Amino acid sequence: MQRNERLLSINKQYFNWSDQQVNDFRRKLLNWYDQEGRDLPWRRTKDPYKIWVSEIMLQQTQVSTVIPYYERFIEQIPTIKDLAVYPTEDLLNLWQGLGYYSRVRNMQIAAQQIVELYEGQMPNNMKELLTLKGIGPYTAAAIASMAYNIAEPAIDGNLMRVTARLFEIEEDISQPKSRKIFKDILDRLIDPDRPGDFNQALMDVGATIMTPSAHRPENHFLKEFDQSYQNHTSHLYPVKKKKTKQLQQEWLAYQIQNNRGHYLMRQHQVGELLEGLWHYPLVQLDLLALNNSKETKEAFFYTYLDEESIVAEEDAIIKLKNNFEITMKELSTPIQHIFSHRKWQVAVLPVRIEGSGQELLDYLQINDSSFTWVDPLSLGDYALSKLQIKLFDRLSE
DNA sequence: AAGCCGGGGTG
DNA sequence: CACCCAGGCTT
Repeated sequence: MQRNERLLSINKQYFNWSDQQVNDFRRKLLNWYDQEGRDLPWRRTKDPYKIWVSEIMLQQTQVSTVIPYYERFIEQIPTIKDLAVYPTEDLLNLWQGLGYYSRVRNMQIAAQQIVELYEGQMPNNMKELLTLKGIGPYTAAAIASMAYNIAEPAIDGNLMRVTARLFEIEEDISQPKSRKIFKDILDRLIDPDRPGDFNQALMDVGATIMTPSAHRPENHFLKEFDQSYQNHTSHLYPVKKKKTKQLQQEWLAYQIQNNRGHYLMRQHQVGELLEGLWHYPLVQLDLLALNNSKETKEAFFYTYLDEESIVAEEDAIIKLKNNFEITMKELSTPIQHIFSHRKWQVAVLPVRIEGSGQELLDYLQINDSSFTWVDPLSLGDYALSKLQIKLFDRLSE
């Protein structure tokens, strides 16, 4: 029993699309790609060598940087056999400025492997591709799908970000073991008729639409398939552990005050920590840093407001419909609050709004009815947590 | 699983 | 400045 529950919680089933939905997705994606896909030099060839060169260059390197290097490299070294015997010093010269120079050294070793073992012909299957120096799971899948039409998803940062948003995947993409989740889904999604185009189409989606900084989804052509778009949670995906590992959680408390000096407060609901107690609206900064960046300051509004309510945003100002403006100041120095099982770092962000704030409350209550305006003089009528009392104390310092 | 490799772009 | 980018190798 216990083990079953554990298995269930681990093997969360993200994929529940019908065959019909899968077919619709493929058709929409590839139609878009045919119309809007980027025209890149290595997309005009099926030569596995050229695709290989482009994929190695594109590792951790942006497309616009790669293009001139790619053109020059292919012109100087047009085949695998040429690469195998090219003077290493000249090789590094062709690579100069691209960085990660072991990439090109490994590529020459692999070219020599190919000449010795495969008569100079690039292997045409995943197993053999993966034996070549410098070719890992991503690059092998890219070559297999693009040059040989093998239905293998090329799972890179783009595909993980797109997939994580489509299915609201909670697994940390920085952990190698999470890869299986993405592969299981993409194995079922990939179009067996056009696997190379499918991979490149998803990469283009990740590079041009569902970009890392697109915290609020545009009205994009895959929105009907995008679970995070439907739920207004795109800014939460992909989940990626911060490099500086924190033993504690970071929160931002929004001290939102209207023109009467009343505070916007929220009663924590069933299932939340500190259930039933009233607090400044709190947002956990899983993915954002506790600093004065625009994204951090706006986190509350993207958590609780529908995107339709937000018509504009500037440095410290968010505008809602009806020209309603919200002005944010600077974060306070965080305070620490220790529970039995976790430590919170909580900073306060003072926010001023125009008027009585009824419009804001109306917007908020579309999604969450637990907000209200509270007169500081009647705070005695509300149950407050120790944390919230500390936050008030900080205010009066 | 974590550290390393490198340069450029972005907010 | 911090973070990101069509990752893979070594330890």
